[in-house]
Amino acid sequence: MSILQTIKSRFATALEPLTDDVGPLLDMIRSSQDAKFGDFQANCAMSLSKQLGKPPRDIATDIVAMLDVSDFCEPPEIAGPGFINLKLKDAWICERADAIAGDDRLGVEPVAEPKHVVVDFSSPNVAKPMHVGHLRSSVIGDAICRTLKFAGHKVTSDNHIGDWGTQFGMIIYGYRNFVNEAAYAEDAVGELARLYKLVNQLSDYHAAKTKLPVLQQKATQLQAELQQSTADADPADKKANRKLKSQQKGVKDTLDAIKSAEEKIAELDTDAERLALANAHPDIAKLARLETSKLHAGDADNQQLWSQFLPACLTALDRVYQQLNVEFDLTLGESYYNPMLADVVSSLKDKDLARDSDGAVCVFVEGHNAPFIVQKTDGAYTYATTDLATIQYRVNELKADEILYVVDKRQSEHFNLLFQTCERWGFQNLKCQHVSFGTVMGPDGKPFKTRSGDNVGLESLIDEAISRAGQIVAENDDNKPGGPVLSAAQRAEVAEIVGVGGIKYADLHHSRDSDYEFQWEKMLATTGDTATYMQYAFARICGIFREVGVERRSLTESAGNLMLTCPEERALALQLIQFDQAIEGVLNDYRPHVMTSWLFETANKFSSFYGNPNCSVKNASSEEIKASRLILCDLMARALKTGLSLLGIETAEVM
RNA sequence: GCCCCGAUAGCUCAACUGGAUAGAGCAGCCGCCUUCUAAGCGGCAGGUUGCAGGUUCGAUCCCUGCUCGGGGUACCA
Repeated sequence: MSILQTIKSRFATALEPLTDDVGPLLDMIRSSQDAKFGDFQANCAMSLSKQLGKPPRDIATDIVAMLDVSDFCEPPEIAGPGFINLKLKDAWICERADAIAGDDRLGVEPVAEPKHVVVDFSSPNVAKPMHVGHLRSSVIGDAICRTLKFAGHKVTSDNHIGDWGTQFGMIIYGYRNFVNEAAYAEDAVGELARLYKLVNQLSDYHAAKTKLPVLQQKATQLQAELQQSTADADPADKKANRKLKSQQKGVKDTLDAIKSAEEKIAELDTDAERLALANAHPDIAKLARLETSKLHAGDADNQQLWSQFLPACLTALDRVYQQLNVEFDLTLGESYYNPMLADVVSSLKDKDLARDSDGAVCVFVEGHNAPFIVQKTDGAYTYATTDLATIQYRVNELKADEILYVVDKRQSEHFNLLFQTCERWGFQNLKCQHVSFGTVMGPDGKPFKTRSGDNVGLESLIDEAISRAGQIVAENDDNKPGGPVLSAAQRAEVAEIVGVGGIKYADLHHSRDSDYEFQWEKMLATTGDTATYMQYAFARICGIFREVGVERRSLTESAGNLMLTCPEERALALQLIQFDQAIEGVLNDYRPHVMTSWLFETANKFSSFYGNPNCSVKNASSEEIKASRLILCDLMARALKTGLSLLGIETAEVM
């Protein structure tokens, strides 16, 4: 039983005479925010006050009188309005720490009722280069999978790739008309990416050409209206003010659209060769769409091209996943579900969930204005249909108990509709959750867009991170007191571990809901609250063992004599025996940043320990204390390594 | 128009879902390498939590109104 559970069970006994429902009160027991208040605090007395009609401090006194924790706590203290503060006995902390000292799971018991969880994450569109926006889903999803597995659940990670969308029509069109055979033979994916970009650019050019006059006219009109409203404006009239604001925004949006269209036109007008291409393919957008429809309808030539392109695209994705050390149990893309879509629609119709509306087949969900469209007017299916088919497959074939979707929060309405439709469709026992995350913003404060050209590519980000880490590794190694200790191969290995770990950590340590601003320096930082800090702490512990001449592994058998001789040791041990709370915190609402915080705090406490000469391991005042500190260090190393590994971040023994 | 979400230190973000004096990291300033890796440690400074009310023992968190910003809103995925 974990420490918190132990404390809660004692409180349950003490609280029972006072109230019928102890559950919510037990949730008010937590570790203290500030060490000076002790180790744990219970805030239940205050909330009972009203219910019992007594002053909270009196209630706290009553609770303490009933509370029996003397076997592992100092006498409880009542403070402030009625907080009950607990301080663990040192001997008890040692006992707990000794108990997990030889344990690779650090005291975390596997869950009593394992579930089968399918985690749907990453899900890039193939044949388009991945950019930093794709990082979040991959990294968060991977961390969740690892943590669920560690906790004892059965996990299936599934990369629901976009391998059936409109981009294939564009590539097919590009391949037929613009392919450079030599380049394709040399680097198929690079050439396909070029073709995608080219077709996109030419389509955008024509679209911009047609849109521009319309936009200009609209802008003139809106500006005139705005001028009129400004002239009429009554500053006291709130409604008018609001209208004015919205008009101003309308003008600004239109002007932005004009600017963007002009840029797209200018891009080609300065490039005679491209311009000629554009003029030779005036209907390129329509024709590319047609290729997609033909593909979906089973056209043999297009299907042949599709199956020729796909493996190359998957290889390109694999390269990135390999660098990121992210693995999938399944990669079932949208195309896999294509044969099931017609049945999904007819099943929805049979159950009276879906009906025709304006020529499309829709499911209407209460509370939502927009319908869930499962088949378009032209007969094509949508991603809504695919998602339903996917759920059906995951429940019927994979026997999933729960599905997690690690997807951008902007799609929350889609998932709302999906989950509600799904429940009415007959999957009442399935638990679905949209594990949403915020948008990665550009330096301009606007989201990275999937279609615009100049996003920071994921591969170049990773390469840059490794190369910068390499410089830092070399610099630090060169400056070591006794001279460099790393071989060239070791330096390269450490650079990769530090570089990739840094990128992942930079993403994971944000609360997943919030948007965050992408900054090169932050992604590549190696000081402060970064993966490097933890990795460095780990390497320093390994250094202690090297220095003292003891194998870490040899300690796992001889554990059992931990002593707390200074405050730093106590703080460290107390932190380490609460690893299970970090795991629980992550899985409670799938928030990996709970783990990053725990790791940072832990490493922080270690660094204080390490930096204090009174806590020296090598020069400990007795052999017993030295042995005790070695046990603590080993526990620390194991905690850091395990915690980081659950985030998909590696460690190095020397750096 | 309707529906969501956000606003916290100069910057980037936390705050265990209503708890004690709102915390970190960067950036800035001051100390610490003949002693286990200075990618570090110790310290200083930095705040009317967007604004105005309300709810209660207690509010960054819940309610109302306002200001600013973002997202979504019938056939893109």
